[in-house]
Amino acid sequence: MFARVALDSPLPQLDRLFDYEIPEGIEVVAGCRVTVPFGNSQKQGFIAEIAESTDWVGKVAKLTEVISNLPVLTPATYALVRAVADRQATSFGDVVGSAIPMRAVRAEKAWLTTGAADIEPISIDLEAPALAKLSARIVEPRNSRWLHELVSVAAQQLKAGKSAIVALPDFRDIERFVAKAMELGLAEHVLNYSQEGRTQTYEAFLRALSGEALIVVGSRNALYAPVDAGALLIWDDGDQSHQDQQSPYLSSRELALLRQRLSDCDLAFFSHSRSVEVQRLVELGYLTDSSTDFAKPNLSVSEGAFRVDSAAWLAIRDGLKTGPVLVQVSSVGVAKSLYCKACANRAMCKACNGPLWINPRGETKCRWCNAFALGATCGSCGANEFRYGKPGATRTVAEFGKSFPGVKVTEITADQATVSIGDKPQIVVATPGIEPVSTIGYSAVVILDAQDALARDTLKATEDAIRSWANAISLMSQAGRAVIVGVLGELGSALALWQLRELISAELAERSALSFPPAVRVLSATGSPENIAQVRKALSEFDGAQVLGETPVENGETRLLARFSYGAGAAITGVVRELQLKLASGQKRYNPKSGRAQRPVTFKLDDPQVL
DNA sequence: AGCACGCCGACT
DNA sequence: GTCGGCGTGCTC
Repeated sequence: MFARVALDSPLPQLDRLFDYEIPEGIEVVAGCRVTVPFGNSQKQGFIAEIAESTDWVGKVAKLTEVISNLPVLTPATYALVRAVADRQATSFGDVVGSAIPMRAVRAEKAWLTTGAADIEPISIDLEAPALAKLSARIVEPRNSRWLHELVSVAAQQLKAGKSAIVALPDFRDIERFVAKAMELGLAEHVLNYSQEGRTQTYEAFLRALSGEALIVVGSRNALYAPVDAGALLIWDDGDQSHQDQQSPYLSSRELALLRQRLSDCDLAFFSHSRSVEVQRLVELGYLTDSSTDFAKPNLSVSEGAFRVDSAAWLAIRDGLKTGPVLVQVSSVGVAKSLYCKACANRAMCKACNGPLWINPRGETKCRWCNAFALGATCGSCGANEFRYGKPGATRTVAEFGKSFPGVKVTEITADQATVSIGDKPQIVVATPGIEPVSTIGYSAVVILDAQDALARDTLKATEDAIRSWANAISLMSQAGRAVIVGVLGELGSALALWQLRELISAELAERSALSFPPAVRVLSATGSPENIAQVRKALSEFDGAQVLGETPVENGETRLLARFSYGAGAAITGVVRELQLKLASGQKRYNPKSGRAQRPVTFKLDDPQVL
């Protein structure tokens, strides 16, 4: 008998199956982890399939060792990892680590002796929204409503004897989801797939592998969980945290779309707002809009003659009569920027010419290199006195302390993980994404600095701003009142009417007109100018891609950007793969930070950061 | 990744 | 004549 082995190596040259003979008297199953002789060394891999014969005409070596007989690479996982590698133009070995965690020997032995626990089937009846098989749903922005919807939709799968995977953007949301599921009596059926530490990560993986029907909840990687998933549920797919920062650079949304296509399960995107990518799929008819009508939140939008205008001030004052008030600001610290008192130029760092700001501790620092700027002088006129630019959260807190004497004002920072606050009147100042939840819901939500959020120099500025506002407003109690300060014109009136789909649809139309993502896909390639020249040449010979340009990046390297249509995706990954093979035996390249060896050219597909 | 094979310049 | 430079290609 022969084992066809997929090697656990990220090298594109080794991204195929190698045949090995299974020694007499050894019992192995497809999917288990093995060690094999490779060249002059030993490598680890997974048995992708077991065959009676081999096509290989050269000499066939024998498996060195079966590391464990546990079939950790299920056929479904193998197909998914393969599909991800193909889509992102990387190798099986590069992706498999996301799907199968590092083995923890003791955890595995313990699990093999105890086996899976006996869990009673659930009999809990939760009312869940009706969804199409492939759907997109905008959730009413009401305190904890979204959690209730997600848990109840996931629980439907348990009743059908299937599992559900719920992908959430950050750990606070995962904690909240688990708490909600426990509150609804589902504690025994929830598997937190986002564990700290190797042992616990592997234990969660093993439980998923056991075949038990579970609600698997976690971040992006939970979407690889080896369960029989009847539904994949993605919360707020537009959140940055759903985007992988490392190879294979795939977002939860694309990962879920791939898995759905392979396993034909249900797939639903839930959010308070909507990403342009999901809107595109809705407009194509691929996803069904399963949103239902709800009363629009009590919201007013003002142009903002002052940073805290009268509408905002009144909302805070009235809100404090009944409960806590949330104020969302665009940046942390005392001052976002500094300007010279004499010549009004922006104060810059002497070392790297980055902008100076004043951090939450009141220290003047450089935003880019984080150097202290003690005794800074103006680069233009030499004066040494500066005035503050836009206030950050710290100064906002100080100002509210003066305007609302006797009221508790709390600043929430990213490092102090405040998940929840009580129901007592107080002002909570936070930047987007880290707002704590109030047990009763905020009685007012005030969004400041809206124009700054819209003016960010990225393609996603408008979309991100709308998303962060919708998420903040969702923390409000049903009787609460929201104010957004600093939005003009059509955007303002559409927001006030909570016409989020219309806004995002317009945003999508704008991007389509300019041929920007998600209307097209993009490829970026980073490496030495010589290698990038080769990439450019290969892409020009292939007419499915259009090179947009080349920009210098760190270490004398350049980054090339090209766009292509969705239809050309498979052909593009073919071209990239060929290039990688060609460049693999070239000059060595090292990561300047870690000193580790890198591939000669880094290819990224659909990386949102390059735009 | 390693490692062998192989074809060109400077050395006892 | 050989030693060794690292470009190219292979590993079941």
